[in-house]
Amino acid sequence: MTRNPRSSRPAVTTNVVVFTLRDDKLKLLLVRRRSDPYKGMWALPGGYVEADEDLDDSAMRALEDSTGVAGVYLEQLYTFGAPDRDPRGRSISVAYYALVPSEKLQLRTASDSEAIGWFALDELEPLAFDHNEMVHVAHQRLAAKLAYSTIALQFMPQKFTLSELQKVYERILNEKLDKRNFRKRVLALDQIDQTQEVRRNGSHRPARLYSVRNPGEVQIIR
Amino acid sequence: MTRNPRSSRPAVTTNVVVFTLRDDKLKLLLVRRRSDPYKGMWALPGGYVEADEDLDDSAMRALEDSTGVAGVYLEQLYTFGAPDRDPRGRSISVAYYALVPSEKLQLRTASDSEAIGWFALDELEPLAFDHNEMVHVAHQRLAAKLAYSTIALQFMPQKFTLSELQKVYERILNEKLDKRNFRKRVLALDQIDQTQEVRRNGSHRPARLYSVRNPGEVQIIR
DNA sequence: TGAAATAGTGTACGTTCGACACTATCCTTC
DNA sequence: GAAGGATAGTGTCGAACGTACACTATTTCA
Repeated sequence: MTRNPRSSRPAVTTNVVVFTLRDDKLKLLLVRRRSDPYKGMWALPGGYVEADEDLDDSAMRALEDSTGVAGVYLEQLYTFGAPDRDPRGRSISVAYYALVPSEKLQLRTASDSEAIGWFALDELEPLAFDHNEMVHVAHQRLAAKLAYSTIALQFMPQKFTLSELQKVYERILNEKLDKRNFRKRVLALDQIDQTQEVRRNGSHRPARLYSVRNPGEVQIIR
Repeated sequence: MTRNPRSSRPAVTTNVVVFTLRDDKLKLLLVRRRSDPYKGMWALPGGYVEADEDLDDSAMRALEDSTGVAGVYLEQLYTFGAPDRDPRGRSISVAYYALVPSEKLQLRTASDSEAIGWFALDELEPLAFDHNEMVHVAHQRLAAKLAYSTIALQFMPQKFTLSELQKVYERILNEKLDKRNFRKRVLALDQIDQTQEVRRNGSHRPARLYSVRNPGEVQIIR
């Protein structure tokens, strides 16, 4: 492992697949590219890793720059490094994914005169670079984690109903779940607490509000 | 995502945590460093990513250079990029892990005059760089995958006994398993076939030999 | 006050998981 | 050639868990 003159010095970037649940759909954050390559196309937020910056910090910075939110769940996903993934030259991207509660959403749109927005996962157009693949891998990982962790709770605001939580599962897994079984299961996790409040939301019975017992923590279960 | 002058151009390397089962222990492959930094210490095999080389190919090359084996299971693990992880300067390492059947073991020792060897996972000394951490993460990932995939079969030679397979699980999970329940479970996977042969191996009843139905494939189960 | 809409609740069955002990076969030794 | 030592191989039962399934409760609005 000596310095090899034939080895390249690739550009190293991070990209973040930012998920949220909005308008009853699983959506992700995209920014429009203002310069070539792929000028005008939508892409995942991201950027170059600074000289003295940890990879996690770089991803977090990309996330905060585009969403304005901090302290959300962020996890390294996979590293993409096909030699031709960037037409400008060799580039490695360490991909992350993040889960943002729908309440925290305050896009820093136009502040840096960049077009930015939320897009439904199931209506995605072709993205810049290999970003479609990143999105695909992130979605797979997220769906898998639902089965053996409490990661879905990272989507929830401080107070939420069980129906809302069920919708999170259904939108990620892309299938309907049984209401009674679902409630049994999530309550058995022992990670959400009933509050004394209810939410009145339309001409029907109000729903009890719950809160996450350990916000910020994701537990591995079973 | 324009080229940022303040961004660094880190060296990009791959490292591979090569697992095998040998002498009844879970072991991994280490090479002794011949130059600074960490000269004389043991480290994971690895090397710089070549200018036109895919990350997977780079890891595979590091693996083949050190073990001489090809066509083994190799999976990207995690990317390590702490700014100070290499005292020579900024460096990113994309870590992989590989599983090698004990039969294929033919170390290319001394051919490039490099010290190389197998070390028991539970008696590891401090390694160069952040390689202890890589080993730890790889072991965790491997243990987790036992529960929901057929990855353990990648350790097995063409013909093997169920007791040998059980030992693989026990050494990775670090716990004894019940023989009857284990056999029920792995046979229910429907991924290994009984052969007509037995292996005589000491002064006791010979063990039936089995073979992997789809070698090279790792199935996700349940 | 009735209709529409979502919230909330329990049971029964099938499957899976885990604990548990004895017989079979081969080799070695006396 | 009999006995002892060593590993291979085999089945049952109870508990826990997952899954299918339908009706009542509460609110708003017409």
